[in-house]
Amino acid sequence: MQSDKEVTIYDIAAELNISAGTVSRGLKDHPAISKKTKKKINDVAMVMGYRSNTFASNLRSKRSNTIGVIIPRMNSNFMSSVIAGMEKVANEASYNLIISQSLESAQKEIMNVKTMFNNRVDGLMISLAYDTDDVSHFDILLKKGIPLVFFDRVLEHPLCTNIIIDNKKAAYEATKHLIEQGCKNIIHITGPLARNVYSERFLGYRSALQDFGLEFHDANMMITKLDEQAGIYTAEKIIQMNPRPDGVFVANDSCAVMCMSVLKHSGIRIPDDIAFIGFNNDPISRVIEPNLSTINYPGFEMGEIAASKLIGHLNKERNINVTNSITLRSELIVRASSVRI
Amino acid sequence: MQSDKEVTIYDIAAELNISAGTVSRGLKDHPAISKKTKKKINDVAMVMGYRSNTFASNLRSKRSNTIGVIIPRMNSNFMSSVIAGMEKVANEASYNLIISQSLESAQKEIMNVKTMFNNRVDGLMISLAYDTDDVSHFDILLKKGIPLVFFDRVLEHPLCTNIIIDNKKAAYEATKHLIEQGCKNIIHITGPLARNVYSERFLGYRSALQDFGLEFHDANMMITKLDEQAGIYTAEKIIQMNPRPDGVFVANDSCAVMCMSVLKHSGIRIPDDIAFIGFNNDPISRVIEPNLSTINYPGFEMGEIAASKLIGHLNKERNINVTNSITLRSELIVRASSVRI
DNA sequence: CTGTTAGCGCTTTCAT
DNA sequence: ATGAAAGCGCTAACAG
Repeated sequence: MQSDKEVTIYDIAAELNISAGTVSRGLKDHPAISKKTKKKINDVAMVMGYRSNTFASNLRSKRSNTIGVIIPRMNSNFMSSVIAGMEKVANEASYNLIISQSLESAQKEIMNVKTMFNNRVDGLMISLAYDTDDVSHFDILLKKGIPLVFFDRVLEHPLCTNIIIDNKKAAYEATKHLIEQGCKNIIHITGPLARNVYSERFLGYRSALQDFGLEFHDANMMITKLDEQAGIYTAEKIIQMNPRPDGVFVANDSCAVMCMSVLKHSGIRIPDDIAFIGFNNDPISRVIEPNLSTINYPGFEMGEIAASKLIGHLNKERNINVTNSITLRSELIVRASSVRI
Repeated sequence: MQSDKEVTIYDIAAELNISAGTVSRGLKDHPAISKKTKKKINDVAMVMGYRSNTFASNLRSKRSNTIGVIIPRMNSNFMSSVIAGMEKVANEASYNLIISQSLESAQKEIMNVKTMFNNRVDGLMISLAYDTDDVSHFDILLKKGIPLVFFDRVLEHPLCTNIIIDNKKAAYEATKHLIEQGCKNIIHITGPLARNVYSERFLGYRSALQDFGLEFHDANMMITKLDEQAGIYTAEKIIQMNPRPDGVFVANDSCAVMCMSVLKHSGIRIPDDIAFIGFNNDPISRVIEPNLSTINYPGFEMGEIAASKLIGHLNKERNINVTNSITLRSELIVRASSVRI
């Protein structure tokens, strides 16, 4: 069990009879070092089994080369796509990603931010938890000029960039589609309206109803956690409703699918009795029978763009804070669950 | 935009007229510091907005307090459960987790290991990619006494601990169940046999066939990537088979579900024509109609145990390497997709 | 193009 | 129970 001492730049320097500074520069491909010396340095480093000490490097340079990501939960295809997109861009720019989950709790989100701060991330990307209501926990970062990018569940903040889709428009189209299929009594199952994604979708839904001469009733809104439990619960509610709705627009696919499932078991026919449309284009939407109409949400692209925007900030001076939002395109996908004509 | 200088232990020491060493100890709750001094230190630290510099700390102490995790893909309920379990245990022991995906590629896995090594993780937990065939890339870690724990997709290694389930037994029971339901011609859809999970499941499947007097044919095995594509592809194969199988045991739920879906659309009745059983107890197994029988796989628990085992190693001397494997219990879950009697 | 130098902020042994 | 002192390995300003 050989416990070989760590090789340092000094060992390399000694081996080559040059200075540690030169070795440091050579390893980083600094322009002011001759090709010849660089090659010698890298060769010797390789032979000696050198690995750079990030701690020393970070300590000295005051940068961690790490980007933090805080998401509500890593449980959907959408989120893993987002992360994959971020990882791609971050790796190409040789940043590391550290990911943590708020589990939809503001409390945990605050803890996560603190941890990220203490880990000295160079920047942070975040999608807010359900019940985050103030955002003062980000101040410690902003005060130090650490850039923040919000994606999906965002917040208008004078110092931050947002990456979003047009949720209102997408919801409008979804609702309009149901109306065009003959639905007259459409309910909307969604999440906490404090989050932009849900409030915007609500606005789109309501606006479509109005534009097509349908009335909106408060009783046709169901605010839930949008998880599987909620799918079951809302299905039971729907069964008890009188009159029953003939169309349901759900703000995410996994909840929609559970809801459909329960309704089917109780003998309700989809789409004939009730038409359904979800949101996110999760693979599960193509498993449920009939396949679920939905809104395609470009997760991977969102991840890529969030990361490249953040890295853009990082490469300019601190405190530059170009505060524009970027809106990606989403798209209605029509499947059997909503086709009645 | 105030750009306040970072507060260091020296600032706290100066404020209190004590030494930096005492501050360092006080902050870490060292036993040899009086309660009174500790309180003063912590109060002042709080007021001054001190945050410890992990780089300096790690540099000095030569530990990162970070555990690496390499998984094939973060796309299943099983994997997110594993990670959640790990996170819980790691956080409680105040370790950080850094997670990366091999995307089923040995190449990428090797890169990931290098990154982890350069990030100086204190330990590593890993589930192997499909095509990892030698494991010399772990030697750099082992040579330095950095402990390794394999979970799920493991490898017999004299220096490492494995956390697994009894895949052979689980597969045996799954197959036996199909046989008991009257299936006479059962095929098995699985992943690369180089991975223990698939080779063991194969052995269980074959052994059950033998025990119940059914013949095993090579042609009844389909080795795939077990992704959604594979589900579609194998369904098409099954449709062309003559005679058709009357039972299918698939080594994961998401592939099983896609396969069922395609078969259903081509008019094959499940379970009457073909009975199905999957593996993992993914939520999707309760969405497909008929609900998919499966094997419950304790992901969260696996994560917890892997992490606590690793942290156990970390807290003892390096190079202790207790090489026992831990086998968790899995469980057959019977649903409509396999019930024919 | 390369060398010298002075720390980055913390931990820890050895004293006292 | 506390202090003093010596670096951990690296970077970057400055000098040549």
